[in-house]
Amino acid sequence: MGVDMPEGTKDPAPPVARRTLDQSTILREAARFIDTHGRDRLTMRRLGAELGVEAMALYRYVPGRDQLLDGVVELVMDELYEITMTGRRFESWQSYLEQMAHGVRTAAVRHPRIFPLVATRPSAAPWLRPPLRSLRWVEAFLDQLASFGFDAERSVQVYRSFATFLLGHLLLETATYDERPDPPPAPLEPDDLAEYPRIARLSDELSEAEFAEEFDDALEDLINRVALERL
Amino acid sequence: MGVDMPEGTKDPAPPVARRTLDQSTILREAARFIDTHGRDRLTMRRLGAELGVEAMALYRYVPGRDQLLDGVVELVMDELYEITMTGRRFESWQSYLEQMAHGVRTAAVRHPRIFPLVATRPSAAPWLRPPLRSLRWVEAFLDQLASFGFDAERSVQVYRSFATFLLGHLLLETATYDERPDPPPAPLEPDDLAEYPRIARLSDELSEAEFAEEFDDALEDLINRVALERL
DNA sequence: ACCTGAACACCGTTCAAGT
DNA sequence: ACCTGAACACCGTTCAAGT
Repeated sequence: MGVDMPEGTKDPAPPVARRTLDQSTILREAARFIDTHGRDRLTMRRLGAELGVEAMALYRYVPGRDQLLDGVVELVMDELYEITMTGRRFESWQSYLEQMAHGVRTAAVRHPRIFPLVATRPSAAPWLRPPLRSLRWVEAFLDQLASFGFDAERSVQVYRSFATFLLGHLLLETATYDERPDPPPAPLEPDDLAEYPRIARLSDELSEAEFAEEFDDALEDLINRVALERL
Repeated sequence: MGVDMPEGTKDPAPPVARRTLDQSTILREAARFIDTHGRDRLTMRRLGAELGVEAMALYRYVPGRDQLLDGVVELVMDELYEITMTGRRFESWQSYLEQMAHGVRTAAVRHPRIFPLVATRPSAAPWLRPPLRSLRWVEAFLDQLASFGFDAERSVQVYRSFATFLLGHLLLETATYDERPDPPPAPLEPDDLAEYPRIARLSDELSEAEFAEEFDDALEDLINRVALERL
C-alpha cells in the first residue's frame, strides 16, 4: 500500500484541489511512463519533468528509484485486486481459480512492460511468489480456498502451482508484446537461418501465438489436476 | 555466438599467450561479475577495472552495454548447449525431454542472477521464446523431436509448452535465490502480518520450497500430457 | 593495433538555500 | 511546508591522442 517513507509523512489534507505533488500521483505517473517508454527510460529527472517539477522534489515522497519501481509493482497488484476481488462471490473453487487466472492475465496484458518487474523484482518476503506478490491478494486467495474446504497444506500447494503457471504463461506473453528499444536490432535476416533448416521451415508456426487459447487450455489442465489431487 | 560488431573484427591470432583483451574474455568476466554482484552493479567502468583496463577499451570488442548483456545471455545458452547436447544420444523422447529440462534447470541454478535476463531480455526473433533463446539449441531440439517421430506442428507445440514450463518454474526458483541488494529491506516484521492471519499462520509452509520435487512432478505431468496428446 | 585522457550529456542523491 | 540550485560521485559513450 504505497512505499514506506522513513518517517512521519503526515498528510493533513492537501489545502485545496491544488496541483500538489503526492506519492500516489508520482507512482501512477511512473507506471504510465513505463507503460509507454519502458523501464529503462524511466529516470527521476524525466519523471520529475513529466510532473512539472525538478527530480529532487520527488524525494520528499519516494525514498529512491528502487522503491519507486517497487511502488509501481504494488500499484499493478492493487489494480489486480480491483479486477479480481471487488464485490465478487464465487460459485465454486473452479470458477474462482478461473476468474483469478483471467484477472491476472488481464492485469499483465494491460501492463506488458511492467509485468517483467512484477515477475523479477526480488521481494522482501519468501512466501510471496511472483507474480502474486500482494499480501492482501494472497490473503484473500487463501481465504477463498479455505471457504471451499481446502486445508492449509493444499491451499499452499495450489498457490504455488498457480504462481508458477501464471509466471510462465504471462511472462512469455508479455515478453512478446514488449518491443525492443529503437532501433530494433535488425529483424534477423533469412540468411542467418541457413544453418538452422528446421527453424527456418517452422519459423511461421513458431511465431504464431495463440496465447489466449494456450492459456485457457493449460489452465483447464491445472484445474483438473487440482480436482484429481494429482497436483 | 558472440555479439556482432559493426565491422571487420578480424582476428589474426593473438601474438602470444598475452594478457590481451578479447570479446569472449570480456563476456565471461561480465557473467562472473553478474553472478557475484548482480546485473545492476555491472557497469562498463567496473568491468573494465576488473579486467585491468579502462572502460573505453571494451568498446573495441563490444558495441555497448546492452549488447554486453545480450552476450552474457548467449554465453549461458552456450553453456546450456554444452550441458545438454554434448555427445549424447537418447533412448526415447521422454528421456530426451527429461534430460533437457534438467539441463536447463542446472544452467539456471548455476546462474540465478543471470537467469532473469535470459527470461526477460526482449529477443530479436519472435520464434525464440525465453528461456530457450539459442538458435542452435532450438534447432537441435526440433531435430531430436523429429527423430522420434514428432511432426512439425506437434514439435512446435511441445517447444512452446516446454518453454512456458521452464520459464515459470525456473524463474520462480532463481528469484528465490537472488538476494536483495544490501541492505536487505527489513525482513518484514511479524506485526506487518497482523491483518493477514492466514498468511501469518501459513508463512512457514509458504516459505518452504521443494523446488526440485515440484519441478520433477510437474515435468512428469507435462510429459504425460504430451504422451496423451492432450497437450 | 590497441589503449587512454579528456570530454559530453546524463544519471541518482544530498543538502543548504530559497519562497 | 514544499520546491529548487548547486554540487557530488558516478554513469555510457565518443574521439582525438598517445604508444
